[in-house]
Amino acid sequence: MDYCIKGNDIIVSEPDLDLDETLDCGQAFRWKKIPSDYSCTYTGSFVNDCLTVSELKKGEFIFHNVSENYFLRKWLDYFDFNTNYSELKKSFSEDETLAKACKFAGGIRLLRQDSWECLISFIISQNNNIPRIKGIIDRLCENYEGRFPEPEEFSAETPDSLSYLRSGFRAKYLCDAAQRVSSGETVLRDIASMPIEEARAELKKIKGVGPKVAECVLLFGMYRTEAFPVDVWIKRVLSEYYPNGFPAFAKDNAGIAQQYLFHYIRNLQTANV
DNA sequence: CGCCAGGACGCCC
DNA sequence: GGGCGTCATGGC
Repeated sequence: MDYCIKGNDIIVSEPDLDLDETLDCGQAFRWKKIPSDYSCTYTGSFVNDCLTVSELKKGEFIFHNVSENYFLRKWLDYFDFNTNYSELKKSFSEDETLAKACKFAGGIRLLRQDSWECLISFIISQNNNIPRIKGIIDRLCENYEGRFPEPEEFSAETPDSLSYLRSGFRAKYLCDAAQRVSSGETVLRDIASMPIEEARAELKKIKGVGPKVAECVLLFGMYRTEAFPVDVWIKRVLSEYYPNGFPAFAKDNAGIAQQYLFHYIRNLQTANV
């Protein structure tokens, strides 16, 4: 990754980034593609830090109205720019299916998101589809002046007060999560550095957090790249391409590999969801 | 109408 | 321990 400053913007060169593939691939739900003169522009948030980013040309991006200091402190880390995805994909390509998946959508990166926001987002995700998950999170943030609620304020909600979310049976799970985190019963920062099995068990103490959601929180919200969420799509990949198990060589980055596979299998079978 | 979606829970055996 | 019905909501 290279960058330079141009007025109030930061120009980033990174061949291994595609905005559609990274910001709209089911790992984050608060980025919106907006009309613009650029080929592709997204606006969104990380916790409460807003950003608009456009694709200037292939592999070159404008981070709009961001100071260098702020870019280095927040967005460099968020987009995982310190990780070399070319090398990662090269190592994955030892496997035939992974090679195809990396070639199909080589601009996917694993975002380093906030653990609390991920916890809530992926509780909402259970037995749900991506457009509807986005809608629920939109309505949630709208109710908090466009930002994501902190655990403390969210813990004041009840399943009844959350009816405007139309999140169905998940509302009671959200309340339990908010109460556990705000009371300190669950300390996400501590879980992030626990041995993985211990971390899984700790997350699953929260109601509505099972194996799949725990794995998503670990991967997307705690950068535990060995975490491997298995949803209905990845189940199809595993049964179709890996009847003898997922290749062991990719174990430490199985979660990132999973993200390429997830995007690959979904876009083979559905036009656009 | 039925089926499905980045599933988990409660209950049964 | 595994199997199965149920849980809201909305798009197709």
